[in-house]
Amino acid sequence: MHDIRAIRDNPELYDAAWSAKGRSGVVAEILSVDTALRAAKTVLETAQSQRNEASKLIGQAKARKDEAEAQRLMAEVETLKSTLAEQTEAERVASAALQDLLAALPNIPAPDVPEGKDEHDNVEVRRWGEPNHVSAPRDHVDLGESLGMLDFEAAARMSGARFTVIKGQLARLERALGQFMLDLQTQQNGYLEVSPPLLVNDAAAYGTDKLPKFADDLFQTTDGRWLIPTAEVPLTSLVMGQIVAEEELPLRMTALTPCFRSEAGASGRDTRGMIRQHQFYKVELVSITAPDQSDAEHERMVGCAESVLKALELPFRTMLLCTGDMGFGARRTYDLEVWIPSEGRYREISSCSNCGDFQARRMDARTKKAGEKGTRFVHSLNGSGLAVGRTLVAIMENYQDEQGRIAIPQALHPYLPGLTHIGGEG
RNA sequence: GGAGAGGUGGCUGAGUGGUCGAAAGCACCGCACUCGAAAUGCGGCGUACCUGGAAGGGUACCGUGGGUUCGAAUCCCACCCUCUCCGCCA
Repeated sequence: MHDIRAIRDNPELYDAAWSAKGRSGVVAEILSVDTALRAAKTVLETAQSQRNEASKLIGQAKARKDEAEAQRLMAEVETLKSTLAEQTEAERVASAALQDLLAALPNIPAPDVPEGKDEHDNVEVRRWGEPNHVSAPRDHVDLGESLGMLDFEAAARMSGARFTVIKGQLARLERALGQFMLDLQTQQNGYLEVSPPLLVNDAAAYGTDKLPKFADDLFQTTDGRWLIPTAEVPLTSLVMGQIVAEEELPLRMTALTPCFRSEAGASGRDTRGMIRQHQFYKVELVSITAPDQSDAEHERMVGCAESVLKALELPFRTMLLCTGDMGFGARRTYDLEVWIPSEGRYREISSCSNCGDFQARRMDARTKKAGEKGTRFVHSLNGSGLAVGRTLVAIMENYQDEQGRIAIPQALHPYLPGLTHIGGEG
């Protein structure tokens, strides 16, 4: 959600950003609706004021049994009725129009975000680890099916495309990965573990900018709730409608949850394997900060996500997304991309975004400094730390050997006692 | 799922049609008293928006959304949530 005052004050800035996203002219439209809204409001409030005044006098007249005066005043109010009705309607229409316009417009990129059209214009910030160029690497589907531990056909029979059945040691590895990531984020990086609802209402989905624009990307229950596409939704919604004392900030929260995505716009993309699924586990990181702290928190969060890949010794690079590749709610986004040997390229495994006050405005999440008057909207950040399914893919492919076995990364050994390889004798 | 009770300001809690944005207490802030503090006394103390250069003026908000009325925290309807009892259930 956008601050209408900021748009009034800096129309050129917003116009430039939205024109780049193909919405030129929308600022003029907003401003004109805003003008109409305020005009209606002024007239309406004047009429309401007159009505209130008369009503007060009616009460007084009745109290002293002056029925004639009361009747005269009631007739007077009667003449206001049409104005009241008209302006109420005008106000409602303009307000809804403004709301609809603002709710459907993406966040404004931070000034330091590189201009660009798509992922080709993203900027590599740093790189960690060396891709080990295994000769003729097998992909995770091949490996998993050979091991008898990935079964896409069984999944398709019971659920359809974009689902996976994981079995045996591989299922255990997936479970261990989730535990490992959660422990890392809570014990080393200071995040509070949360076990949130996986079904949320409209308000939570709207507040985290999944609605109204992206309803098609979500699964909805028959009673009108939404399956979470990421734990960002319930974690960030923890502050929905709240005023948090500034001394309590930043809030750092993490959760390991399933994520459900319809992948409506992705038909044909990544159809093989478990890179793009309707359901996957993810450890999510969410920070709620004071307005002036979010940039520093963003850098910290990226580091927390990177720490998982470093611990697992998976080669990756950190990308700063360009304006054209950023999501709806973000001011700035870093993607972490892990090396996938079978594809010979890096693929997204984490996305860390600073949303500024964009989500906070939508969900009315504010902060107050002790002793100071007034409140400010908090800033919200979210990032993956990491996507478990894709991490499983990365481990399978990066840790494979010539026999089709998969070595267990050192960091996971405490979570998998007695297991050094998958597909070995163990 | 059935029966009942209830949702009021940061908290507790009064308020069943008019002068109620809302008593009182607690908490908090300022001042006085004090060497300082406690206690006490006095004053202040919600949010959002519109309008105005400002001072100020105004509107809305008592779970949410409708309705009745000149006027709604108060009456009516629907929904949401909480609590108690019963049933069911991992």
